[in-house]
Amino acid sequence: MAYRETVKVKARKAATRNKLLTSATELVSEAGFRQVQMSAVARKSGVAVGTLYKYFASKEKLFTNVFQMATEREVSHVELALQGSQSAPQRLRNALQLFAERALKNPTLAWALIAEPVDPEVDLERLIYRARYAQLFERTIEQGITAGDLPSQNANCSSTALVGAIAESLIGPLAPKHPGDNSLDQATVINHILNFCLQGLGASKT
Amino acid sequence: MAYRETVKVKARKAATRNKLLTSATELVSEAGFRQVQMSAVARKSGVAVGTLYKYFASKEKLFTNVFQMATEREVSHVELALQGSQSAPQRLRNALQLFAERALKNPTLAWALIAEPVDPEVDLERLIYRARYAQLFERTIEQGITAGDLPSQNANCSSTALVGAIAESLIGPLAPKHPGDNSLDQATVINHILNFCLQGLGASKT
DNA sequence: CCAAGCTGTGAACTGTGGTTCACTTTTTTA
DNA sequence: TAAAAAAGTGAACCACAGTTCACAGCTTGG
Repeated sequence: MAYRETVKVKARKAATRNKLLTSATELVSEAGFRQVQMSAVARKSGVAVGTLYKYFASKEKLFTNVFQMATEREVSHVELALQGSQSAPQRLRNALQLFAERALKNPTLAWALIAEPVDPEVDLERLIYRARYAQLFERTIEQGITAGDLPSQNANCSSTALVGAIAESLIGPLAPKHPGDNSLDQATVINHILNFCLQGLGASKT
Repeated sequence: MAYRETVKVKARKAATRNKLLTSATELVSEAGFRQVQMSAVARKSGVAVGTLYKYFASKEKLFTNVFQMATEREVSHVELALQGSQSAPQRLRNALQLFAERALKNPTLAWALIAEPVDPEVDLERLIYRARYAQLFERTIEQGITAGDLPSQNANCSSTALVGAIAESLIGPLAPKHPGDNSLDQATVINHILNFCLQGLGASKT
């Protein structure tokens, strides 16, 4: 026996792996999954292409990981915003606002996570991601119904519609592409969308 | 002078061109723009690839035309539904219902037109398509405001949110992929979405 | 029927970008 | 320090799909 992975090497490998994931995420944030080449990820990370393939067996595998990481961050933020002691409609408003603000701060990433078409393996991750969002909103809507703050409704349908309305408004083709494109500022647009969504749920004015 | 295009040839060429567009549209309806190969379009139309290129200079040009055709059909249907003597909210409900039903009848095409990422040239067409939809809904919303059937609001934001809520619910990743997937039937889902949208606009129950 | 000029053909070409692999360098242990 | 084994390298490979082009087959007007 002449070689066995040592702690130092293990740490370095973990750092490299991390660097690769970070670089990839940054590139995705700039241009979306489709535009990012394996060679670019390697270059940006300061390693050779072959090395990248020592860490991730394929582009799909790499991007599945990127997707999971980015997803985890977004969902946990929203999850946090949905907790608290306020009324369900108020918490929903907070969470949706956070969702919207984060999407606007990083529109390409938001688009990549929500709407960009990706390979089947990555797409499976998206389904999980969506389902988690839907569940979070759904549960809160149901709490609102139970508390009498929202009228009875199919919470699943409603939560999907919520996400759709926001996503389309913020990152769809009609969304202002560059700040200043549109005469309305971001805060106003977000506010309008939130009103639409809350009213759509049947919440009385908050 | 020994050759000049005659009426008969002109008609045949028009028929071929039409066949190519129809085949392409059918293929797009099955799998979306990205999956469709030029060779498949040619094969389905019963001509050689070279012939296809005599009619359309590039894939982008062909698909721009396909997009325009499909688009035209959809928009004109919605436009029709928005006309009439009923109240604005009622007309919106009719139009949105039509939109939803058509999307469900041909979900892949709907996805291709609304959400699938395409080449820049085709994407420009989508922007035009979106703008037309937005304008149609917008105008009706404004009529509703004027008539006092809808509260004052930014009609542009609202119309975008409308389309987003419906699109997401019907063709997004969380939408029931295959009939029977979900416990709710189509009509129920559509009805729920429409209620959400109309309420979102602030319409009193119709 | 013939020449001119068009339309139709599909095998071959090409650019792109993911993936591989023979090789070099580094790390570890005896 | 040497052998063993892993990590790192990047030029070459390959598959795929859009595009081209030299040629065959029709149409037309004389």
